[in-house]
Amino acid sequence: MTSTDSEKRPTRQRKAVAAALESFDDFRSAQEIHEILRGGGDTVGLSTVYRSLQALADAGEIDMLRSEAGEAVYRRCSAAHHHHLVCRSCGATVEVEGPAVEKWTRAVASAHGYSDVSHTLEIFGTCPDCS
Amino acid sequence: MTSTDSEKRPTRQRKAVAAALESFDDFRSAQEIHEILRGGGDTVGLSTVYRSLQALADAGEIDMLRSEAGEAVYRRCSAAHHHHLVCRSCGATVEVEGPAVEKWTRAVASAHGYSDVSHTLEIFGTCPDCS
DNA sequence: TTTGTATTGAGAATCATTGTCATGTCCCGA
DNA sequence: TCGGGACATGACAATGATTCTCAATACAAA
Repeated sequence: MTSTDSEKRPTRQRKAVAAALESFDDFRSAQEIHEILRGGGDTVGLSTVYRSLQALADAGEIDMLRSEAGEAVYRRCSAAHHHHLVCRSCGATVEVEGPAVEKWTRAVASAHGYSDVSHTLEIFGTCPDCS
Repeated sequence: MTSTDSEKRPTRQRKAVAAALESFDDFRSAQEIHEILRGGGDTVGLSTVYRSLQALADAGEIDMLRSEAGEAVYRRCSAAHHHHLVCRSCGATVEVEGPAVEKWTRAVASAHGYSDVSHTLEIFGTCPDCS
């Protein structure tokens, strides 16, 4: 087993997608990222954008979550565990940490006998600029 | 102001949807609920199922969340605000409350100037029966 | 260079969800 | 009791994100 075989060929298209992810701070949909690429002169097929984003998300190199409208949105992220405070109007995102929450989820889970615990937590609101 | 005008007519279809929600314990999609109704002999249009579920969710009478596949799934639940501890193996669900978490999310949001705040929090683990 | 394999991308296909609108149903006042 | 009008329904079309298809292409290694 080659184990760490999660590496993919760094094609022009994949590099372009990775680069595009560096150009914004908030969560963007695959279609928006596709637009960014087109606007930047890169020609990358929409299918390829979707595939690249999925690969990156699977590799844990970017964060993927679902907007309240249910569409998948992506963002490059710090490696450490954190959550997001997202503006539901403009998408402005703040990474937040909550040690107390982490502790709480573990406590609740084990109180019910659940093991191997993980959790998802997103906060949505209207940011100062949008209100 | 029409005051507490959030009441809707209790039509046959809406009652049928509400009844169907009593027949299972886990999260089901609108389409699955539509199937349950058909199987039970009730004739309710898919559009109406969607509308009824949305109305119930808006009224806080049922819970709606998105499966990992991104589709909306529904479940009857207690009226109070709560979150879910879900077994990632068998789907067994426990409703949990965390006043401290509620307070924390509000505090974090307002510390960053965000208003009109909501949040999603799900805890996944392996339940005692599955471990 | 050659060959085998992974990758790409344009468009079709899928699938959940929402919109449309003609028809049906119910409430309420006369 | 009757009638008007607002609300509700449902068959179907439309939307929109995502995935699939598959022929053409680019790459790595020999």
